[in-house]
Amino acid sequence: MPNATPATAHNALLLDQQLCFALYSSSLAMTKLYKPLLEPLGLTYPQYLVLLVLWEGDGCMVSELGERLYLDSGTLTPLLKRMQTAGWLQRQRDSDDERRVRVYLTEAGRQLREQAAAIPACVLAHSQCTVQELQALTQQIQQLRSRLAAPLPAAS
Amino acid sequence: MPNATPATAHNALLLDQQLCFALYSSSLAMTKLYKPLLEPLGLTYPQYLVLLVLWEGDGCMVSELGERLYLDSGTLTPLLKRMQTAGWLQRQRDSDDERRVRVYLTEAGRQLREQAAAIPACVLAHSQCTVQELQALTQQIQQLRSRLAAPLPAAS
DNA sequence: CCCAATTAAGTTGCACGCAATTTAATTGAG
DNA sequence: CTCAATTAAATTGCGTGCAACTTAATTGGG
Repeated sequence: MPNATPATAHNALLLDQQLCFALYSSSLAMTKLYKPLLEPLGLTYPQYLVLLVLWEGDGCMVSELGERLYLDSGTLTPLLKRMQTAGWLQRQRDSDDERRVRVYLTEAGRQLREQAAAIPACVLAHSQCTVQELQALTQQIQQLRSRLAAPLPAAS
Repeated sequence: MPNATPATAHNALLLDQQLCFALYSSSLAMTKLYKPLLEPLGLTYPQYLVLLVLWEGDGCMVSELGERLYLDSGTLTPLLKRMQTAGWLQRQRDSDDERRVRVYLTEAGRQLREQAAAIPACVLAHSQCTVQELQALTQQIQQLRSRLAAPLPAAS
């Protein structure tokens, strides 16, 4: 039995009251839920996110992918290389500006979309929520994200 | 300009409608918010989570820490070794059952708590929410986590 | 008592995330 | 036009997460 919490415990530091931990552990749980759904497609979860962006429109720069996914080139470059090796996409230097690398889906990458189409319904089923409830929660979490990412407003 | 989405786009696959991505990106944003708050203490974010558990009561087994944090020994063992090297905790084999390793805070680890006490208020300020709003959101996300982690109920 | 099964940590290998740095291309002030 | 500053990716190094496996200790059926 672990040693008991002293009476001086500061409530704000209790693990199960922390929003940060709820987010962190739920995000990991979500990734674990996706794993068996993505394994048959040969995708990891971050690779799936890249495809979600590319399926909306490919030919974007690495930095645009990064803005969309909140990831930097240090994460994306090796991830995109692995996806290119797997045959889902092509990376091409932009001839107008050789610093840029544009990312294009291959036919195989485009066709993965149909297999992925069944995934959202699986997640919905697991959540035991209505579509409306999930949308509302998604929006709340998006709003939180935008506030967390912003600098603290100056106390005018 | 990236290629446009075809009219056949399946709405459920749009990145910004995905709860999974909202969770994922918000969790990363939260970690980035904590980073400058934890850096002065010499802690990473997962290390801080371990301390939250230990501050509630130390002497627990590695597996108990893992149940609490939803992490396995493959993650915790090296992380705890680094924290021991840093001087925050001690790992000791349980003499009653030599398979078990119990984790104890050092005096330095116990004292970190006072410096950490200021952190929740910083996060609250960034969230621009009331305590009540944050509690409600935390509970919703915890409920989602429990559902995601559970196997799909059999369709009786 | 014995040994097969179980259990708790630890190890290995791989894919992220991200800070810090490097490389290469482009821009723009003078 | 020139070169310092800027920009876009890529690289390096480190700390997670986690699957798969190994090691060592304990348990329990016969």
